[in-house]
Amino acid sequence: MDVVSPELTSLLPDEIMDTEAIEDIPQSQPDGSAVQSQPSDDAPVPMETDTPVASEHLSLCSNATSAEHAKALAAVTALGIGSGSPLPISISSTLPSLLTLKPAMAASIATTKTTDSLTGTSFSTGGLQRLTAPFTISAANHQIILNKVASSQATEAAKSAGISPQIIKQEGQKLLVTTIGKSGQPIVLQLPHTGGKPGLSQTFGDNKSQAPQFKVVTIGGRSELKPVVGGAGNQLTTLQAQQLKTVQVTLICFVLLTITLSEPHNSNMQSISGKKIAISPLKTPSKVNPSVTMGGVGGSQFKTIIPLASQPNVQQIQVPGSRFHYVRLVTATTASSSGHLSGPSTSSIQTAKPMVVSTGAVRMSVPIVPAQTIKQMAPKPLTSATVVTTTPTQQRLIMPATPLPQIQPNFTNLPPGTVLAPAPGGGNVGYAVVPAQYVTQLQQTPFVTLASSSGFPASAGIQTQARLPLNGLSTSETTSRPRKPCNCTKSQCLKLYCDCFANGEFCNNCNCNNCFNNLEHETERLKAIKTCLDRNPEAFKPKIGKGKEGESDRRHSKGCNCKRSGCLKNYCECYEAKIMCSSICKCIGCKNFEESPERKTLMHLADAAEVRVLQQTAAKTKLSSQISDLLMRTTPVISSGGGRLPYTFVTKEVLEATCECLMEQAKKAEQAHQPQVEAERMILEEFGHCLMRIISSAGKAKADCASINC
DNA sequence: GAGTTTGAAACT
DNA sequence: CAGTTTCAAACTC
Repeated sequence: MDVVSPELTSLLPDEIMDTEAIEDIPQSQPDGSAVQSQPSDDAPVPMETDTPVASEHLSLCSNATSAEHAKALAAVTALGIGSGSPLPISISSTLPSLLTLKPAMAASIATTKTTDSLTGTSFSTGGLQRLTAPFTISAANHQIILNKVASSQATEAAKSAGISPQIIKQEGQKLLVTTIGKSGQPIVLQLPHTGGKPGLSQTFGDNKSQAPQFKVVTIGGRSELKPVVGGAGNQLTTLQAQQLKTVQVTLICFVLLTITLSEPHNSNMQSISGKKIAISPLKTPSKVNPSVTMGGVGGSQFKTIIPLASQPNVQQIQVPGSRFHYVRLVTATTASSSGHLSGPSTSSIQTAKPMVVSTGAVRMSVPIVPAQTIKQMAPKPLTSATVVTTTPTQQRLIMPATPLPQIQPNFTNLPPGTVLAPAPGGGNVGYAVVPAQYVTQLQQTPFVTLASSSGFPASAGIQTQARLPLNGLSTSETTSRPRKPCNCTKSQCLKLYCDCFANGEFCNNCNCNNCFNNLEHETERLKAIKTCLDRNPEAFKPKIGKGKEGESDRRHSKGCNCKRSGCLKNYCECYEAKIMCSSICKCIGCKNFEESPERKTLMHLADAAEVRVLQQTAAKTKLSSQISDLLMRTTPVISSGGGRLPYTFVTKEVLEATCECLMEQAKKAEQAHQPQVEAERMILEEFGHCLMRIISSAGKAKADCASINC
């Protein structure tokens, strides 16, 4: 099965699995329109209110009879997943040959929509609601044509429903998708042939036949496909369920393609790699699929999911309150969802232009980039934007329903930033515990190219980015500051001595010897992790966390045990973390407490030094800048006049900068309590330096000028 | 850069 | 749980 087992779900860290905060996400926009397909060039960058494309409430209405609808609805209801929420978007299939779904299938699709909220997707499962048909899907010549052709009727219907018209209509054997794109150029997506019998209904009805296969956009979400068994009389075989999976994926693909390809401009997104869809950090509608929901740990916080464009099985998740990046393994599950996009869509996809679709509360940016381009893209630091990139060609899983073989640690205590990746050749039951940072590493290594050649072309994982406070540190601190390389020699980097290992990272650019903290030694690494967890279940949890209730300050979870350092050196973990020792510390001779004069002095000196450095740097930078600017302005004079004296360069700006340097020097002397004589000496010395710089610059300018004239 | 110091982790 | 050893980072020269 490719669903996340409840057991594993419950074992996942709360930070990941927590979906409480996202429950009250509005199902539609206040005005009732769920899909705002009208492009908005000057719309704000998707951060606050955006939700992923899939958050569009989707209902796929087949041409089934009312009775069948009722059955389907009953089936959905029986699954207990129907929320009864409105379905702002509906795909009313006027194309029986393609989308005539049996009730159970319809129900399954609806179910799938619900669970496809992995990426914050909010496909409603409120049952199959009969809506107008903003989407009209038609089978046609194994192609989907995405263009701007509008169906007036559908358009009107959509408008009346507050939904922008997006129509997939029948036209021979093509799927004509009327989009909101501006290009006006039809985008044809080639659908696989079905043995000369276009349409899916036949396929659906035939368990032995292969479901049509498409390139599938899954929004990085796991597709929790629950076979509808016993629900309202709907019985599905496993094979049927598999086919339904294909169907649902296919249909999602249609919708997403329609949406994501329809806006070839407006690239507000921070581009990381591959295709991206902005996902709102704020809200996602339900907790049916917490793994990708962008809800957060409380209030405005949200998770960041960064599936690799080149590593389609990995999603990187930033969890507020944690300085670690969680990475969730998602596995391609639907073999039948392979296929190929072809035709004009190919060129469209290679335009590398971000596509943004505003869909009510949803704003998506999907830069369509060729796979090769994706591979070449270097990872970029996280920014404030929330970016979600979808992998259009595969479904994703969080974890397999089957337990980990042999080693099955408590997932809650796995090293922070751990991904359970399928082991090579291991299908869905073998795993590699991969540090989140390895996602980045993978992107920088030839590994990444494997993904695009692994049968999942042009992946575009879902990526979200957000500036989050992580464990008291700003995101910029946590993301921009590279971990120091370790120097382990004897531990094989498989002990907590190794900072890399202790932080759940692979060694990268380290100076270690005999390192086993890498993917090549995954077995040993797993074993080591298990050993550590056996010894201390909290081994991989952050040591610095909040104190007792009511205490706002961070504190060490265990406390230090210093004896000789006075807790005022970096030997002390408390001091190193820039926190004071607490009552749980067992240190001797501690000087790292609030009123400690030693600590105050130390802090004061450190602050003063930092300020001095900053000021001096600023002053010198300014001086250099002024001189350079002056040189630029005086060069013509020099070149024409045959040379100028250095004092010519002493303009007002240079004078001011020089004075700042001198003042800084004076402050420095004062803070060091230097005698007046010494202070004067320091100032004069600095003045001399300034003069030398001016003279040097003047001379250099003259020389440069002379060389230019030559 | 080599050697020393230090305290956390690992071990007994 | 306490004492000891191992280890790698922090620090000093």
